[in-house]
Amino acid sequence: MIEKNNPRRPLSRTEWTIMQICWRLGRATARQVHEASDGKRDYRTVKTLLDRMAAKGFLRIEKLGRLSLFVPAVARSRALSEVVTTFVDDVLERSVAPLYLHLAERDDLSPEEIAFFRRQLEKDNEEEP
Amino acid sequence: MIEKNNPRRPLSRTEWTIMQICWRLGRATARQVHEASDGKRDYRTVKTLLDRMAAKGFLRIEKLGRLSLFVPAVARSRALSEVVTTFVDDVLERSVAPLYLHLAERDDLSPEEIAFFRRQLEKDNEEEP
DNA sequence: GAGGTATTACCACATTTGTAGTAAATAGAC
DNA sequence: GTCTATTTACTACAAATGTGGTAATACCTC
Repeated sequence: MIEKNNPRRPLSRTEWTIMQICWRLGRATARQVHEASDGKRDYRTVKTLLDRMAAKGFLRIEKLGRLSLFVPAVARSRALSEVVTTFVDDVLERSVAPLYLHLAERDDLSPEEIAFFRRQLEKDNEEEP
Repeated sequence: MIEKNNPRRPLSRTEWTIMQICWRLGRATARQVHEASDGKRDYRTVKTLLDRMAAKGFLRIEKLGRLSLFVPAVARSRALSEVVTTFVDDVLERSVAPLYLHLAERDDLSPEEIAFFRRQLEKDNEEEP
């Protein structure tokens, strides 16, 4: 039922959260991925997601005897860079203000970072009187 | 067939691109939204999307005689701020590095901004030897 | 006021996504 | 070796999404 290697259809939101786990674990069985997850989904749901992600080309399946190990087939940095780009292009229409706004309000950034984003946002406002 | 006002289900990617048009136009008929779009979709597809977006609470329908005007029911800034937050939380797992990487490579930012993001990224690398 | 045109309203259908059931194969435990 | 648990393989199905057909309604022009 899992479709054949349709190259590079994007991951859904749920699949992204699973993919993050895969990158953290590096090489893991479906069971391990399931155990590392938030436990909100059934083991078999996670398994299906993993199979689909493999079909999408984000994971590779390594056989170890009868065991299947899921291992990332794309670098996290590369995948994230792609998804950030399409998000900024499609959803934000290339405008950085919403990002700066978000970042300016985070409480886990350094004072310089926060100050920087505030400054940029002020500049933005000046430009549109 | 369009479901009743299910409050605040998120917009899909396609719906976001339509929503951007709605914000630009401010108040428009389905026909106008369709004409302002990239023309890849049929008029009725756009109409269906608009109706669904209204059902999701992102648009309000104003009747002008027999005409339906679609008008944004949520502020662009607010909606964008929400979608940025869930994107950063769910997809990026709150890590800002992918954002900085993307921003450092944009060619439409000021030299100051680019320099800032490069600096932050270097700091990041130092911390993990 | 009859006929074409635009608009709405309602419906259909394929694909994708999220979530599992069921069955078959395999591995250990006795 | 037989039984039980794990893992895989295949299947099902509802909801969401993307796309557009059909029918009814209202308009406009002759």
